[in-house]
Amino acid sequence: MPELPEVETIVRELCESDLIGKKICEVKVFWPRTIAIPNMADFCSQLVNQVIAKISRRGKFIVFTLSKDTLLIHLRMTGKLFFFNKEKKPSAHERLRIRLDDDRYLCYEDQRKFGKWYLLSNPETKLSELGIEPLSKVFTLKALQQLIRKSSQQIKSFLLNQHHIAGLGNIYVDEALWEAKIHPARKTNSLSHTEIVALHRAIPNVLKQGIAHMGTSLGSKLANYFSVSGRRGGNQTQLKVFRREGLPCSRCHNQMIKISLAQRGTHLCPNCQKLESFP
DNA sequence: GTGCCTGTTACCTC
DNA sequence: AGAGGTAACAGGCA
Repeated sequence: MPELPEVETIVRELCESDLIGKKICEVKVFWPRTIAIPNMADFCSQLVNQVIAKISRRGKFIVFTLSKDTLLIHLRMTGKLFFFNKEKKPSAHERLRIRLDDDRYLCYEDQRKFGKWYLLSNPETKLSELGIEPLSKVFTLKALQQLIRKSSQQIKSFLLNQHHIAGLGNIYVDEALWEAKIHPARKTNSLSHTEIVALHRAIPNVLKQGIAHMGTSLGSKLANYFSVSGRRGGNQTQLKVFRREGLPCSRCHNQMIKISLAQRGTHLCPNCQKLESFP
């Protein structure tokens, strides 16, 4: 669920939440497997008394730089962070809770329990696995060309792989490929220069649009994305292809379709996105 | 109730 | 190397 634009929105809200300089007083874990590293007891004892110095994002990770260690949070499908001011019973899906020295609670809910928290003395042990930040200046055309040249995967699988580019998920990959007019099953090594140029533009475009609309919230159910403040994103109304099968393509008016690729629902316009290379 | 679907990732086998 | 399957999970939906 949360891809780069959603995580970025969450991080921005956390940054506006007056957390810098606040101390962690208490940690309660309701679902121990939320903690990836280290074990639960060490995680709790090491976290207590650390002060929040900085909050940032790398790929889909939320990065809390603390006085001693770094806390990484990956929300996977259904992880959510929010605050409340009074101690209360944990909700059905609350997995973890942190009490701060201003008596606020930072709570973590995760319906499907896939999210993971890491407390690391050196965050690079985890973050170095990630590929290029697609919104940073190192995401150059040349960098993308080099990555693509090294691979012969289907472009959709390639883009979903966080080791190449960090932060894209199913929604924004489908959107970027639609914008670049590339069929998701195309092999990376078959892409023309023109197509790589188009993709290099499309990726930041769809991500920036997602951030501008504060993320994509599909449906209204529990599992859907909302930010720290409980606000839903607005990007779902801007999507051009994701979950729009059967609807006319906004570019060519042909009917868009949904196929299965890399075990993921994959949406495309069969007229704009052909399997043959575009010169 | 049954079976299939879902926005992520890691790991396995072929 | 890379495609495909499965698993971790819970709930929505037909």
